[in-house]
Amino acid sequence: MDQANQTEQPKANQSMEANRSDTSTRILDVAERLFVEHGFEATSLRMITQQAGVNLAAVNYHFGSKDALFESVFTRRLGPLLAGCIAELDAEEAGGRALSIEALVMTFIRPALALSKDPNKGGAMFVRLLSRTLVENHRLLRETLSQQYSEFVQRYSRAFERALPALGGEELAWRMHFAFSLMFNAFAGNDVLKIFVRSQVVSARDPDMIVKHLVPFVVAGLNTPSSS
Amino acid sequence: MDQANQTEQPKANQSMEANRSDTSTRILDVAERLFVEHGFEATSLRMITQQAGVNLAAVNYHFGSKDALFESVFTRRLGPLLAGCIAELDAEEAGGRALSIEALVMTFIRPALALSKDPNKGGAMFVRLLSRTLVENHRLLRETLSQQYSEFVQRYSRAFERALPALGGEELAWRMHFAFSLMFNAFAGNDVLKIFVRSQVVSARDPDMIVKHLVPFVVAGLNTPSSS
DNA sequence: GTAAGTTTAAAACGCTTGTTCGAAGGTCAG
DNA sequence: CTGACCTTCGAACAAGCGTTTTAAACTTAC
Repeated sequence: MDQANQTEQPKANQSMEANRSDTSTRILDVAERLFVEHGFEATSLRMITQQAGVNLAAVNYHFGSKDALFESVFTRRLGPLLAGCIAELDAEEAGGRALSIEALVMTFIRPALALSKDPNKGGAMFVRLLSRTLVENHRLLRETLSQQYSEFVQRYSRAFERALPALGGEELAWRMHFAFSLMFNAFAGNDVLKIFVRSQVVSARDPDMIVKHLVPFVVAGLNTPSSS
Repeated sequence: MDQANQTEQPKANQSMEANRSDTSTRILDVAERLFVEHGFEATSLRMITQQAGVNLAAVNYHFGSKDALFESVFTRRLGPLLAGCIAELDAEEAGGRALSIEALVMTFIRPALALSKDPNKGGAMFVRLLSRTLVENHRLLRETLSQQYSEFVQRYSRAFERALPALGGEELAWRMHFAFSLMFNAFAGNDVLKIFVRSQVVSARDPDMIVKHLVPFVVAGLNTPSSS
C-alpha cells in the first residue's frame, strides 16, 4: 500500500527533471521548489505532478495527502540540518570551555551553508522554504515539528548562556531571537531592499558572500553591552 | 460605477466589527487582518465579506478584483509609512551634518513604532502583512510598488553612505540589507524561536520592548569594523 | 510461471474559488 | 413624484481544487 524506500540519490538532470530517480523523490524535489515559489496554498497537486512527470494520483498514493506531502518535504531535510548543528555544538564544546560568540554562531552557519551549497539546489530551496514557512506561522511547524526539535533550541539556549554570562535571561532571549531571525532570512535570500531597487546587493545568492558579511554583523550585535 | 470616497474614520467596535464605517473601509480592515493570518491565497473573498458583514459582490464592486483589493490594502498604509520615514530623515538632516547611526536607525524605527501602536491594531497588522509579503516575494511588490517607493531606498542609501563613510558600497549594501531585514521582522513579530519552544520571548509583542532591545543590536551590527 | 508491488491512465466526486449579472433598495436633485 | 445614480443583494457561473476509484500496464522477485 505504501512506500518504504531508502534508495540512493541518483543524479537527475533530464529535460523536465523527470525520468531518473524514483517517483517519490521526484515529487519531493518538485514540491520543494514549487512550495517556495508559490507557497503551499497556491501550489496545486496538478502543478507538482505535471512538472515531476508523474501521474496525479501518485501523490496521494505515496504520501496520502497534500498536507502529508508538505510534512515529508520538511522532515526530509530539517532533521539532518538541526542534527548537524547539534553535532557542531558537541564538537566545539568537547573541550569543556565556553565558546566564543563567533564559534557559537559558526556552529549554525556551517550546516546551513552546506545546505545552501547543495549542488542539486534542493538544499538552498529548502532553506527558503523554511524561512517562508516560519513567517507564515504554519500549523505544521507549530504542532508537529515544534516538539520534535526542541532539543535544538535547548542546546543553543544553554550555549548562549555560557557564551554571554553577563546578559540576563530576557536580554539573551531577545538577542537569540534577532540572531536566528537574521541568519534564517539571510540564507533564505530574502532581500528586503531588492524589492524596491533592483540588484541592490550583487551576488546576494552566493552563500560564501552571505557568511562573510553576515557573521561580523551578527557577532557584533550579540556582543554589544547590555542595554538595561 | 466605482467608489470615490475620502470619508472620515469613525470608531468601529461592533460585535463583528461591522455596522459602523463605510463598506470599503470595513473590507480593507478585515482583509488586512485575514491576509496576515492566513496569507493571500488562503483567504477567500467569502471569509472577508462574511466577517466584514457585507455582501460578497461588494469586493468586486468597490475594488474590482481580489488582486486589486490586496493592492489597496497595501497602498493605504505603505505610502504614509515611507513618507513618515523620509520626513524624519529631512528633519534630522536639516542641520547639514552627518547623522549618527543610532539617529539614522531611529528615523525608521519611529514611524514603524507609531504604526505598531495604532490603537485600532490595523497598523500592527499591516507591518506583519508587509513582512510576510516581502518574504513571499509577491508580484505586487516586485512590479507595482517597487517603482513607486524607490525614493525611500535612495534616501536611506545616501544617508547610510554619509553615516558610515569608511565602508565600501558593497559592504554598506549588505549592512543595510541586514538592518532592514532585522527591523522588518522584529516589528512583524516573526519570532523564529517561539515556534520551537513556547513563549521564549515574553511580551514579544510590546513594541517598546522590541525597540529597546532591537536598536542596540542593529546599531552594533552596523557599526562593526569592515570585514574586508 | 505466479504474485505482489508500482505506476499510468482517465474519469468522476463534492466542494470551494473568484467573478458576474440582473433586480431591488437607497438617496437626493429637479 | 419622477428619474438618475450609487449601492446592496441573492443567485448563479465556469473553473480549479484535493481526493478517490476504476482498470490496465509495467517492474521485480520468488
